[in-house]
Amino acid sequence: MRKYLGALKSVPLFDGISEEDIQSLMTCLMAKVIHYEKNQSVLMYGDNTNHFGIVLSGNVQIIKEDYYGNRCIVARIEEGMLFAETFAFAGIKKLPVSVITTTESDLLFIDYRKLITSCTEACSFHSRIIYNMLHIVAMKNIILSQKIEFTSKRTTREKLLSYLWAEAQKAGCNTFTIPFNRQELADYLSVDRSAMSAELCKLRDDKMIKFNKNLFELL
Amino acid sequence: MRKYLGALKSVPLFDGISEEDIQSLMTCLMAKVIHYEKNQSVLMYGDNTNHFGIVLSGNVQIIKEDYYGNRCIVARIEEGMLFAETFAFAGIKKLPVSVITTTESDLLFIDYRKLITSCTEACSFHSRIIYNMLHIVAMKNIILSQKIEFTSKRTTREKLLSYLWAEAQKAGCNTFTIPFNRQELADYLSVDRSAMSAELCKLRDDKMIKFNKNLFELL
DNA sequence: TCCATTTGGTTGTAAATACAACAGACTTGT
DNA sequence: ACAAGTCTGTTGTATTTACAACCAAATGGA
Repeated sequence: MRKYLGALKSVPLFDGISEEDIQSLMTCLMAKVIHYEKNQSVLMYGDNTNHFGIVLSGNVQIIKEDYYGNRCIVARIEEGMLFAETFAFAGIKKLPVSVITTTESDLLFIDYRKLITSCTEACSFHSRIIYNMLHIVAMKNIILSQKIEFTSKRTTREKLLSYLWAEAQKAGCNTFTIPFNRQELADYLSVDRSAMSAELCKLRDDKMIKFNKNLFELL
Repeated sequence: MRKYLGALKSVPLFDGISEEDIQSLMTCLMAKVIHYEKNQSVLMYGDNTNHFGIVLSGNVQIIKEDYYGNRCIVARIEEGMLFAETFAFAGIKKLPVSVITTTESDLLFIDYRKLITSCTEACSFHSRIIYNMLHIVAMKNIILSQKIEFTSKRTTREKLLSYLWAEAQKAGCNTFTIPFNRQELADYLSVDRSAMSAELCKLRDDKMIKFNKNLFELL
């Protein structure tokens, strides 16, 4: 486990826990690391597991099959991030998604039941990790709610305005950069890229926004 | 606090905790009940609070103002349900929404920091309540993700099919009832009611579904 | 520097949607 | 039983969108 300490330190789930405490914690949680090659299956649709995962190195993708049988990428999980924790804590027994590696990866697995019961020594960092977990799940919640707020608008114009307004709020300034390129923004807002591009230019012509690449300004 | 015991027993956050333990818990968490009249403001946009709420009786609405200043109802919180817990645990200091009562209500308030630190007696039900809280927040997550899956489809037809397919899966049967009337379903899927109604009939004409009121069947 | 690739903007057209207005079936309260 | 209100389906039209195809500018290696 020691070789992974560097990676573990920067995992948000372990924020505020010292290196040595992380070591005890790994034992206390009976965490185990598994190494995967590229494109290996980590968890399969329908699997019954009580574990959630943490990406220590590499990348995994969350895959979902729609009712036509088309596979679609729900999310990409980067280093330090969790996966399948929502299903574990929501008590969903059969995984509704599959998880596969997109690169060679080291993944840490923890049984969610270990996390919510105090260990015998009632370690102080145990309550910290629970706080961190609640924080992470609640943040995901906020992010999902925001996306719904944008995409539930009827027109592309309204979707763009509500998104840009929220970004301006977050930046605390009318001038801000967005973390998406045009295609990614269109995917995020669930609209057509070219239609969105045209609408952005209309908004500019109407003197409601200015933009240059990823730098935007609300007028 | 005793007069609220009946209501407290059916709060999901206290699932699996006995009546007497709930009483100790209320003390341990320093929970307080406040009575509100109809249409009173409970929490205001911009408020800075560490508390989340539980509706013991009555109803509250979560209100958000969009960038035009229009007020819009984000959610209605019924008896037994929590509100503002997402913001508390996500560490969002300034509330981005307002909370108002829609009927005379009794609301219970708990400081989220009390919940994540074990009380001195390391009470066994404390870990249960944390488990329950993680479960509730994770479930909200699942529900939001599902909604995004439906609404991110491009056409009304696809939105309907993916929604109905998910309901059929949930019911474990091709015949099932949905918890919405037409207007509510349209709002949920972010489409126009009349257009959706027309599309439902098209799907029926195409022999893909049958329906009668809220009873649907996938063919 | 050159070439290949990515990214962003433009346009035309067919398709889908929102919106409004209306009618029939069904509920509800008096 | 009646009136008022609600719910659902239907239709026509103006608006909006998706999609495809294309071009120009920027980017990034080799």
